[in-house]
Formats: sequence, C-alpha cells, structure tokens
Amino acid sequence: MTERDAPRALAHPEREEIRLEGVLHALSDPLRLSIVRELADREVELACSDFVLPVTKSTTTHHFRVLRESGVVRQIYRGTAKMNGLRREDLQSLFPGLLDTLLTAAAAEETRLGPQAQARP
Amino acid sequence: MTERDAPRALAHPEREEIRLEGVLHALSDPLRLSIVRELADREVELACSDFVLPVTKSTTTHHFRVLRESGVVRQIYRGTAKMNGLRREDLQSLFPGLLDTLLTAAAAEETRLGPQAQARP
DNA sequence: CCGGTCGTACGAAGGTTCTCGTACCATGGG
DNA sequence: CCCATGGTACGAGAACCTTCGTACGACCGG
Repeated sequence: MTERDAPRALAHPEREEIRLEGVLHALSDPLRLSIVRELADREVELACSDFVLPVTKSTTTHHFRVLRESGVVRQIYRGTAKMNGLRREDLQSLFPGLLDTLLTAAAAEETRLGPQAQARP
Repeated sequence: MTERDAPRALAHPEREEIRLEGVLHALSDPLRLSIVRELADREVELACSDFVLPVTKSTTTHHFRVLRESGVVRQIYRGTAKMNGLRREDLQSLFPGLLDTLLTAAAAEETRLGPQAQARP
C-alpha cells in the first residue's frame, strides 16, 4: 500500500517521536533556520532546488535531512523534485506557539543585525 | 574599576551580542536545558554545586560556560561559590516570549515522555 | 530511448562538542 | 595559618557535525 503509493518514500518521525532538543538543534544552524524561515514566509511547499544556498548539492541534501529527521519539515517526492513543507500542525500541537515565536525571534534578529549577517565565511 | 570591584570577573556577551543560533544551540543539550528549567522554576540565583547532574565537575563547568557565553545565564562569584541567574530581561527584550515558550515546551515534553526521560546512558 | 535535471550515497577532511581525569587556584572557617 | 570546599585549566579521547567531491539513481521531456 504505502509502497505502492510512494515507491520513494522518506522516513519521518511520528508526531509523538519529535523531541524538543532535536528541533532546537535543527534550528540552531543558520542555514537551516533560513530554510525554515523561507518555508514559513512562502506558505507553500518548495522544492530543495528552489532555495538558493551557498553550499553544494550534497550539503543541501544533508541539511534537509536533518530538518526532516528532527520533525521540522515533511518531504515528499513529486516527480524528480522533492517538495518540502513545514510540519506546522504537529509542532503546534506538541509545542504551542514555539514555531511562531522562533520565527519572530529570527526576524527580529535579522532586523537588528542587518539582512546579510546570516552566512559565515 | 571593574578589576577592583570584581577580581574574578567572568566574560559575558552584551545584550546586543546575543545570537539566536547560539541560544538555540545552548538549549539543544538536554543537560543544559534541565539546568535552565531548574533556574527558571526556582526564580533565584543558584550555585553550580546546587545542581545534581550526572557528570563530573569538569563537565559541569563546561556546560555552564556554554550557557554563559551564549548569553542565557549570568554568572558571578560569591565567595567560593559561583552563582547563576537567567538573563530573563535581556532575552525577553531580544526575543519576546521565546524563553517562556521554550520552558513551556520543555515542561510539555516532560509530561508527555515521563519525568525520567531526559538523561542518556 | 536518450539526455538532462534533481537529488542520493559514500567517503573523507576538518572542526566542534562532550566527557573525563588530574592538577591546580581562590575563598572562607576554624 | 592551614585545610576543606567550590570551581578552573589543560589535555586527551570519542563522537558528532559540516562540508565537499565524485559517482550514481530516478524521473520527465522530447
């Protein structure tokens, strides 16, 4: 069934398996935080290749995997593309208000430090 | 001046130097998160030695240093003891609601998983 | 079927983190 | 003045994280 509908299925933690420490660790990386912010801003599912990131494809795959395995995003294949969506409802149910507060905090920090200050040399 | 008043002063980031990524990273460790929760519950300054932690003194020093350098706690010497206080106002001013939301999320997770589930073997 | 696009797997280098043990320093009480 | 207490410094080992390159697999469009 699941195999038949989704030949290239990806492993996700169930809602109950999501751990706060894992979510915080996932979001403590500037690149991953910027991915989540963009996902939240656009409010649509985005392909990995829709993001312009200062790293190679391999590294991009790695970061999206961390986000998926920590329960922050849901990923599904659509043709050759891999679409990413925030797991808003799961996170809201487990940690009410956390995602929005974090997004607000990230926006505040960007305003404070200047929009270019998230990358490292 | 500063030297005279506090011969054993400790380096802290200024409020403006506190970075969201650093705070999230500091709190993504279960041991450090439990320290912050206890600090928030008691609402008083606590010495490092007031915490019962499943690690050695050296490791305890390390974790408190991470919390201090990320801007989460303020540490001052009082005699031989080193007192720790949450930097509530600084964090609230930079990231409104974040600390309380995180503490609530941590409490919710503990309720969900059982009070013994924060240590690792 | 063939080529191009999108993404994965694997291995490796380099850096950081977590942990400990041992030796040490600062403070305050007898 | 000495010692007990509370904490630090340093070094080391293990584990983990981030990054990359190269080679490969899956799907779509012609």
